[in-house]
Amino acid sequence: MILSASFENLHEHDHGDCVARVLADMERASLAEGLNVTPIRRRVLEILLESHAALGAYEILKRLSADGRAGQPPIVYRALDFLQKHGFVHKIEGLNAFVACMHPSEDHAPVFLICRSCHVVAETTGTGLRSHLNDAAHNVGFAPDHIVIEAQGLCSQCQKAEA
Amino acid sequence: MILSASFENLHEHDHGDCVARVLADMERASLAEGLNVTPIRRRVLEILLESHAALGAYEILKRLSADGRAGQPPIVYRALDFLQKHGFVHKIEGLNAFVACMHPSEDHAPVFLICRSCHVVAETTGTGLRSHLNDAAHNVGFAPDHIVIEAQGLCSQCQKAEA
DNA sequence: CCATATACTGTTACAATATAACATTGCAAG
DNA sequence: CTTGCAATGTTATATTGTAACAGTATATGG
Repeated sequence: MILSASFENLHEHDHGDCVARVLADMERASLAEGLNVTPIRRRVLEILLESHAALGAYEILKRLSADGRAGQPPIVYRALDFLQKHGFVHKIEGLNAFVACMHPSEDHAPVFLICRSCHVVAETTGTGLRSHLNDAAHNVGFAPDHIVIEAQGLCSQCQKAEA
Repeated sequence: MILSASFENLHEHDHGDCVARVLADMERASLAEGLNVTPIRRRVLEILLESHAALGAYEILKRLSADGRAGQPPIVYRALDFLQKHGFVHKIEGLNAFVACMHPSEDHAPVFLICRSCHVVAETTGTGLRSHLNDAAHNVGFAPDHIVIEAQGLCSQCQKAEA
């Protein structure tokens, strides 16, 4: 398997570009598939895109409030449900937190590398890994419909920082 | 990769034997490694072994109370911490629930198959899968220290039942 | 134009999961 | 015998997530 994402990219890339690109992807999908991208939904995705870290639902809620949209938890959970259902957001099960999908337009099978120190999440396309697991599961008669693959550890930057 | 566990085994095996075997494994380990296996810790493992399903901490607490050991959440979480630390219990991140390890004495790299319908969890040794991910992560400079691989879906029994 | 169906948002209240902090017990080593 | 340590007991609270119902806006057919 080749993991495509690198943490260097995430630490150093042009962030404004990447936020704009993914938001544009969503607009495109909303036209093509008739999705209803409302201000709240767009803003929640934008908040997640503003960092590459996973954010808890209540942290997202705080940031919504900070720009005048005070509200209660269901606001956020509903937006997250929508975004997850349409592949714009993934839940990181190991953190009970959420992260924006970095390549929503591709059909993908995400594998997450989660840094304990800087909390950046790299989303990679682990297609081989997943199909392998999927096949092996079917061989014992099990039919997976949702596969979670997450690795927590230290990214290269934070390994240097610790040394 | 070969997944070793099958759901048929879990539905049909001699359950008393399997509970006794794993508890005996723990006693052995406690002698060999100087672990302090207290009544609460033993009982929590036993409760998890009584089903092959993942149980929430509060469900475990309820069952402890049912046999006279009423108590508060920290009781259970502390026992679970101990059992996880020593490899007798795994947390299923996708369910916020816990399951007894089925082969604690082996050094292993668990992959979980979780049935949505009967809630049985099959723990398999996905060593190849994990080392593959581990290698790929190191190739991009990421050093994993904890890897979660979980597949939710339907076991063969429940697939038949749905049809 | 109106009725009403639908999707989204707002709000209250609460359920479920988890932990911090401190008190108590019991045993073991000096 | 007292001091230290690990485990347990207890209170309180933090964090994460949902159920249920009310309001709003938009569209759509009659």
